[in-house]
Amino acid sequence: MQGRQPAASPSTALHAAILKCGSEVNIQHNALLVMYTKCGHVYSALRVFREINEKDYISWNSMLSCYVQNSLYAEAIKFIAEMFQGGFQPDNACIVSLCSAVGHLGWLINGREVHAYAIKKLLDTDTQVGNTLMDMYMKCQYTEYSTHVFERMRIKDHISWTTIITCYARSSQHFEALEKFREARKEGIKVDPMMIGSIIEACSGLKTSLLAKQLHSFAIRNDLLDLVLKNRILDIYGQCGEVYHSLRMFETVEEKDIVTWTSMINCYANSGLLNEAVALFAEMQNTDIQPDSVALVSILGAVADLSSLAKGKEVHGFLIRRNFLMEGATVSSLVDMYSGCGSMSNALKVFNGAKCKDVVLWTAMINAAGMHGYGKQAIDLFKRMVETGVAPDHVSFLALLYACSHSKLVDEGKCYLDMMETMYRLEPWQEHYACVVDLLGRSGKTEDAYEFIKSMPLEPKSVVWCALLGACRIHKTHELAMVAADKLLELEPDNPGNYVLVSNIFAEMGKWSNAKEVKAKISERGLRKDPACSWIEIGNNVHTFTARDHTHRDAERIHLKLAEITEKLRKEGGYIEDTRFVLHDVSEEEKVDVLHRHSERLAIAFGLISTHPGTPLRITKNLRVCGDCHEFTKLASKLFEREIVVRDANRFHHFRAGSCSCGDFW
DNA sequence: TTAGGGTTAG
Repeated sequence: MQGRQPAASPSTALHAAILKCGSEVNIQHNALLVMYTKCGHVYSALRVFREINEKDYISWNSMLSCYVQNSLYAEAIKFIAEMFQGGFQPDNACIVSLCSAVGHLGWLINGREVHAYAIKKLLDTDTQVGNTLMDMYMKCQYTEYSTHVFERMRIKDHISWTTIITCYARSSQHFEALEKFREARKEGIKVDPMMIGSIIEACSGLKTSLLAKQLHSFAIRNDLLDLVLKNRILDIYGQCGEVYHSLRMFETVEEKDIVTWTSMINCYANSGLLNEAVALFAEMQNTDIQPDSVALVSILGAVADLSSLAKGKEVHGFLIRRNFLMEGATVSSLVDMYSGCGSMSNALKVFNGAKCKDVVLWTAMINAAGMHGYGKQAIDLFKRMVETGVAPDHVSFLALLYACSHSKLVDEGKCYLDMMETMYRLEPWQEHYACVVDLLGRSGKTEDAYEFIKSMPLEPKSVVWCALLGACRIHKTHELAMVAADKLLELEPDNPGNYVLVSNIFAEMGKWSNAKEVKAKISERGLRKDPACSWIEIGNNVHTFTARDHTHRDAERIHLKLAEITEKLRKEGGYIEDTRFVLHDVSEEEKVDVLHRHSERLAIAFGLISTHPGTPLRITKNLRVCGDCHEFTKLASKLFEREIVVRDANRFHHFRAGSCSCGDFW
């Protein structure tokens, strides 16, 4: 069980000593039961329990608590029936354990039955019962019931206040959480590390590192910083984008445990510092701390984002050597990692090897097929998943719709959107609608896409307008593009990518002053856009390039190679630069020069000089690949006889012998 | 005999 101290060794000597002491028989047995509970020896505890002839409330409640403390929640609930049969009716202690079990399972219906029983027996006024009822409703995601219980409690202790603050924080009612914390302080309620932990959770939702810093100082001043709280604060700083503060916290934690390391790795990974995440994972292996499945899932995510197949295989090897179970999050992350690193064959191998396939694993594989342009295969996987009795959820439909979208399967996409609503009663999210808009729009039906948006039962959000705008750009339906652009900038004025997209459309229309005006808003609003960059893994190193990059130690050779490649493509492949993809108001000559130095071309050139002939090149780009680079890469794959796998911000392109797996639809 | 905490997956 997480957070629990390691189980102590059961002591046969202690067992004997307890039996020898002169107390009554059931007191001896109850003491034994507690000992076995703490040692995690549930079956020994059960044996002792069965031996008790005159079971009292303490015997029954101790056995129930034994199940709960050892995470056997369903067994705990089953045990209640036995308790009733034994003639004992649940008291406060029993309700408390039962609520804990129900909460962990998230079984709301049982929880309401327990609550009704507590009210009937007038046990709900007890503070501990109230606290566990609140916690139970929170875990069942019914925080409004938690609030109701809190308001009815006559005596509230610091646990009651901490629980209600957590309820608000977890249900995104951040200001209510802050208000309750203020009230608790005003009431003079004791503040402990767990209360700080609960209120600091609201900071990540509000993305306010200022408040996190205030709470951090408060905890220091009041000597409340234990390891769990330090880890929580480290994590929250990361979620607020304060990598520096996370790192400072990480460095000051002397007694770092696996959670400290994993939180720091995640902080790096979520801030895009993928190489730092991988380096930290390597550093952890030089300590006494052993990676657990959570740490491995985290690093697999970072490796997938980095597209580092070599590192991914290292982690996979590590998992096998350490006998980690190939199930749950671990196996889904492996599939996702191989897919993200461009290796569909390995993703499929891991997927096929998994004995138990849950909805997450199926979805990972559907997503992998979709991203790589195998739309029909994604649909086939979906059908197989349903046939095996696994019900699809929102995310599986999203993966399926993306797969349809990447493979231009218009009718299938519309059919699956309909299926999720009618057959599975799943209300589509904005992202599902955006997928269909993308599918209709990019296949040339921009007006249909607009009509579809108008028919949506939800108010369309930025993601939907963004899909329409992207499609309008491809098909040059500029009038409709302006409608989408206005909506997009109105709904999401702080996303620099939107201004770039809108500016590019103005540039394509030749409206250079409008293009400049829109772009200028990025700096006016104090926003920063990510520069385009591409990277390639050679051996054990990831080499990153930005456009016109001269910082690489082999820059001169790379640029010379690129010039040679371009010349060869022109002469032998008939390559002619398509300067429509350069959206700067510069001369034609300069436009050609801009194209020549796009970051993915530098990565291709470096790949060609750093690997043996015939070796596939795997390149990752943070933005979408431009049309001219797409053509360039197709020709390069043919003339240099290389398979070139490019992962852009949207999907995979497998270039072979002059053509691309996306069929020029992306 | 009884309650509340941190890192992870599609």
